Amino acid sequence: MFRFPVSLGGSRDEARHDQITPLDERRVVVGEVDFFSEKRDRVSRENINDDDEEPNKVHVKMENSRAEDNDRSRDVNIGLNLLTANTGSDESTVDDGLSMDMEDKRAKIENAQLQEELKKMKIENQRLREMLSQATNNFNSLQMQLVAVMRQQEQRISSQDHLLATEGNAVGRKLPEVQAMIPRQFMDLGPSSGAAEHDAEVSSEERTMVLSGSPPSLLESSNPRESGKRLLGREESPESESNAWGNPNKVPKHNPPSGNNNNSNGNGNVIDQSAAEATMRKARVSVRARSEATMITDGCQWRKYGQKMAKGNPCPRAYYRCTMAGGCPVRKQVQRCAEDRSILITTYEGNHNHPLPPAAMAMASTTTAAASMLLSGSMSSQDGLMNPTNLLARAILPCSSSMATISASAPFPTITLDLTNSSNGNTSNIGTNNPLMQFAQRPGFNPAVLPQVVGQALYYNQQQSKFSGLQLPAQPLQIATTSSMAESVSAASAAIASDPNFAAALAAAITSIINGSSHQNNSNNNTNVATSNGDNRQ
DNA sequence: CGGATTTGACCCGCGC
DNA sequence: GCGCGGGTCAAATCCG
Repeated sequence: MFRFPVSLGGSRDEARHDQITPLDERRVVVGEVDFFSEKRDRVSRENINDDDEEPNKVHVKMENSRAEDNDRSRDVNIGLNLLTANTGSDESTVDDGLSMDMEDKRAKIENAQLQEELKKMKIENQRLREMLSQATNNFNSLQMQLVAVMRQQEQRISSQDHLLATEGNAVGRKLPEVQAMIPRQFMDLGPSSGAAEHDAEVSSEERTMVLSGSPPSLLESSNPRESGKRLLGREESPESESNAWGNPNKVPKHNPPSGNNNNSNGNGNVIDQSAAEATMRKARVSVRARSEATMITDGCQWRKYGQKMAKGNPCPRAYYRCTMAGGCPVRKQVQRCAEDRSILITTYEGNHNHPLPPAAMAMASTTTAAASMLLSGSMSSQDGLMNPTNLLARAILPCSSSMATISASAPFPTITLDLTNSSNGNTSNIGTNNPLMQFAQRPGFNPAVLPQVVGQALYYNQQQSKFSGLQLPAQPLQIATTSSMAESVSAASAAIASDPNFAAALAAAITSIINGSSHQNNSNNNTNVATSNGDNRQ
């Protein structure tokens, strides 16, 4: 799945500026690690319309640019004052003999007119914001539909490739079976109801890509099977079921793990689509970071809804739910590592169904990108890495091969971002060879910033892999090695976002993706991926 | 007083 | 069928 945080972020920022940013700022909790403090600072500096943190700039800028913003009232008022003062002073210097009453009247009339205009503008602004909100919602919905279509397309392609590779041309009659089997693997990844059957067909090892030398996450190492059995039932609130993200969670109920039902019914596409969304919902991103704080600040609002003692870990696991929008399906678990209490493990699950503040976009992009990557990683090992979205997995390898652990093993595909730079023996040379770790070891580096960097990287690479046919101002991820990865990735994202033809190019890319040009992967491999396919597979 | 947190109870899937 | 463990619910409690 790909999202368009850059372009979206720009439009969203204007609309929700005065709504979300204050919330976001207000929710900074003492003791939390602010993962995106630097990001926020940078964004505020880069975004010329982001004026909350620099009020002095606001007035100058807003007088020059008639941007539609909620700060308009403040700026317009200032402009009024200036205009009124100027008008009076100018005329007083020219016509000292004019009566002050006339000047006052004129000024008042102008003032009244401007205030009237201001009111109209406010109303218009409100209307535009509502329209933007609606458009955003529509976009999210369409996005999910697009993802589902892409999933179907990829499954079809890969299943055909699989057939050709394994069965040869002479056994074409088995095509329906093979085609049916692979999507089922895919579907079973998320729903626990099919996990047992799924394991019978494809072993967990076959479906696991360990792309890292770092130790598996706690979630994986302690209880991979139990990291999340429940996918259904009460887990989803009625609100979430009503939104675009809720339905996937019902898939297993419509998709019982009973033999070939999935293959034989005529609604295979519908199920595939739902399964894709379900798996997307269940794909997890686990972030390991050293922190004494109880929770990381990732730009979102979270409400704790539970706490449990997990087996094998003396530290309780806390469950949080995103409260930035009603019915948002995103949840996260926070737990300290049993081996090292200083390591905080935060596991994100699901995708937001609402606009996000800039500070939250990075992590959301990470989860989204990881979800997409893990979806393709959930394919059989034979075609998994040939899958378009797995280019992402391989693309991040040069930077994160020692930090990112990608596991598509049952029940949930999980990507673990290890930001602890732990001295477990495997990371002895990370600092010299790994750009991310180089970044992490820079003086003054806040380890909590890294998730956003990885998120951007994931996101950026995903776009590159997906949009290989585009003539975007794309730069290889390796540019990050030169100075600051965060800056480079942000610059690349900004470059993409600033492209006025981005929307058109995006539409063309989506069209090409939907048309299923699988061969484009090959042409893209050499540009984005520095490591060979097999080197990082274990 | 409203929202957030705590915490015991409960549900569900899975393994035996 | 039963027990275990993860995950969620919801009443009680806390807090600003």
